[in-house]
Amino acid sequence: MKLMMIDGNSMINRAYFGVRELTAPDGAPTNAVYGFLVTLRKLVEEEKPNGVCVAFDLKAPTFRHIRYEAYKAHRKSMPDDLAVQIPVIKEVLDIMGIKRCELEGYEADDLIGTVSLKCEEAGWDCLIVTGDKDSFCLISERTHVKHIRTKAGKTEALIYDPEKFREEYGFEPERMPDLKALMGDASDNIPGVSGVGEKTAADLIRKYGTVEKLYSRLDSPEITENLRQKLEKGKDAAALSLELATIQRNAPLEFDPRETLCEPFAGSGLYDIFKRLGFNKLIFKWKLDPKKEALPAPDGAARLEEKEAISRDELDEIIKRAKNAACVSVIFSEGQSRVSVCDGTAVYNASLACAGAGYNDFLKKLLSADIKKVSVNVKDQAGLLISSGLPDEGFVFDVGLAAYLADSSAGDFDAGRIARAYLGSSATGSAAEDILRLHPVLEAELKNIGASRLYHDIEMPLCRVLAEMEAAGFAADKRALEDFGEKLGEGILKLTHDIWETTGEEFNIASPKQLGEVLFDKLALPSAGKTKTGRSTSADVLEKLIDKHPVIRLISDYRLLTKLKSAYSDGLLRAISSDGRIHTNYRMTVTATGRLSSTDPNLQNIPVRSEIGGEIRKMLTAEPGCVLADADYSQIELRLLAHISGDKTMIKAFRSGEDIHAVTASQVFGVRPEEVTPVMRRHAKAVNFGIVYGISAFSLSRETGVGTYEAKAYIDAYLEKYDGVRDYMKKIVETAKADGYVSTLFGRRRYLPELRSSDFNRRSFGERVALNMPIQGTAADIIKLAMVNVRGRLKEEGLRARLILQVHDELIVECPEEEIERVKEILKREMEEAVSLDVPLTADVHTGKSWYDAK
DNA sequence: GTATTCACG
DNA sequence: ACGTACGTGAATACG
Repeated sequence: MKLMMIDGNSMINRAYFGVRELTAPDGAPTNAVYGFLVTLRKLVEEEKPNGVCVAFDLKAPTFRHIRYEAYKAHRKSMPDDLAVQIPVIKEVLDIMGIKRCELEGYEADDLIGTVSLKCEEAGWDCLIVTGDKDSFCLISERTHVKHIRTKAGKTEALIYDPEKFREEYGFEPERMPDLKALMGDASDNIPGVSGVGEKTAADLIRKYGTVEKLYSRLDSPEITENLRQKLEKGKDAAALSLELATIQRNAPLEFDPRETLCEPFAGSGLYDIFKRLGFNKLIFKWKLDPKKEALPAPDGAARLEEKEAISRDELDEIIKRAKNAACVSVIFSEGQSRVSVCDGTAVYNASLACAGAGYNDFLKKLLSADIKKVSVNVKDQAGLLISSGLPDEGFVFDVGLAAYLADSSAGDFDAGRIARAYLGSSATGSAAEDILRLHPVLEAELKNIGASRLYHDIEMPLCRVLAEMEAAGFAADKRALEDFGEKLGEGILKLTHDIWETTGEEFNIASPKQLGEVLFDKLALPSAGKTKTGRSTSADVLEKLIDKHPVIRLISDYRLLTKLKSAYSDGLLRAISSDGRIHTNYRMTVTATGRLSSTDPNLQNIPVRSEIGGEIRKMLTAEPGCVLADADYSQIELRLLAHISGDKTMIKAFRSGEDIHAVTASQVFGVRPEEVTPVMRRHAKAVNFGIVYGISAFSLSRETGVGTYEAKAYIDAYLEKYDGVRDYMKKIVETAKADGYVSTLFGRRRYLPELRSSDFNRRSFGERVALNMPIQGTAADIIKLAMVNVRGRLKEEGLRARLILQVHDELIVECPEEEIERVKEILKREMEEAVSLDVPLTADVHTGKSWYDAK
């Protein structure tokens, strides 16, 4: 068992300076609260302790009074707002159930010393987290110290165990107070021996062991006369300093490590206090839910009666009513331990707490296919139900998903906002009731915009497919990720020193501001591009400077390696669950085009373009006995451009199965296909991509490196040859301006108010989007349909194969080795035949033991 | 909190 | 004459 003991005051101090000014909605400062909480969570995730405890200093000292006087003096300079914030931190800790230690007359260090000793006696390990070195003397086999510090403007953490300590100091951790007794510590008002610094002091402790032994051997010939005089003069100060530097480990503290066990980040009151403090990002990141208490109905809106069902008869009555109703709304809260059901005559609440044993049985009946249910966020509900072994049948409508189809740019899609948007003043504020009433309204809206089929045949069935994919996860090779991260760490360290040496300055390379100063001021390299706040140091700027100074390449490498380590090696390791797999979270209502997005972790941006980055894919694997099948659509967006625009030349090229970029090159450059050079093909490829994004000569010239004049010539030649595309580009923008929106082939809609803007840039943006969204969005529709069909086929045929990942035009299935041939056929067929277009769709399937191998 | 940078399709 | 490709998420810096 492991306790994480946090030196509260030192960490709060760090947080105070580490976070930018932050204020709660009521104006109170919150930067330290925020920074401390973020750090605390990070620490818990990194160290995975069984228990957590935070030590605080309290006033009224007696024992180590001299040191305390200094401490108070130090505290006088403490900003007032920190005094306001510390009680808030304590309040949050209490809500989270995290143990606090504080005791009149004792400093945090004494409490940490006491607690760590009690831990050791109880057979626990103790990890002390602190920003100062005071507690280093507590280091032992069982007690380690995680020291957080700032180096060259960068925060880093280092764990000290006895071996690490000896390596750095050359003596035992218990001798730390002896060291301080000699060298002193200005910040703690420990005088030390005047004239003896860290080097001399450490040297003496290494040679003589303790202050006492040193003074008993002052006549040793190894001590110079000068030093001997200093030591004699400072003898009293040394004795006093030793006492001051010694941490007490017997504070009268009631403490049992078992009291520190807790689930720190899910406390039900956290939502409320975070809302009060304005920590909306934290609410989102920590996935905190409000207590589902009914809000008062807005004036004038009559609300249905709410009934709490407790007895079995009452629960059965709800089931009976639900079966009779055409549709009921079902809203879970507190996981699934509470549920509200509305049939249009009343809102029935049931909970595990009140209904007891009958509750589970009730849920099983409620979740069967013969009760048609309307809800919100069906994908996540299905996921929860699957994980607790309950059925997830009969969900026919998700109001959030419907509102998203109706207008994907509306923002968030929680029940409250949708009710206000679609029910207006007749919204009651009761989620169960409002959702039931939203159903027909949104159903009509979907029908009205022609998205009913998209909704019922693709989006709704996809909820369960995604829930299963999230639950399945992707197996990860933990060891390999750790080793890779370590290797990257070594590379980063070396590059850091090389960069510092080359530039003659120790600075934080990760800071664009500091880097800019070094590159553009110190080394006087030409700046090539601005950002809102200063000079850009982005990859393409560095690219231009590559021949100007040897440090540029080092910086690019540094960027690559730090990115790989922090975002992928460390990031993915953190995301590995107890089952050894990584479970991403798909979000269905985020993008403006209809694509999915992936978070916590994002598995849709795993490196592939750089050689070293691609290594990460070797660590995402199939479980033993299984293989991966990876299928990706070839050129789906260009094929859709051909189909949607109806361009004859492009359709012909795709039908004949030719290399589209080569064909484009031949068209644009007016040469015979066999005369197309690799450079021409590369440029043609850039044009093809550019067209889909709504091209401009300037951007194309940047992408290809040719002049804007030449880039314009490429585009003109392209539109000349592919005149169907040119007509389409013109038409789609006109239609979009007239209608105010664009749609995909399946009826997904995106409104484009930008098109009416008087701002040229905004309007231009709208025009590019008008062109791009139908293409990107239709591709999204198609792969979603393919996913539903693939999943259906795999189930129908009784295969154990399961979809585990989608990356926009790519699907990954994990399956037992013996199923692989069948799975390949299914994937290829269901993807290629999801829709029938004027051009064929092709999907390439590869297999392998890892994602890298299956590409 | 915003800005910058960079990973993917 | 504008200012510069579409769609994402995550890590880090910032004082």
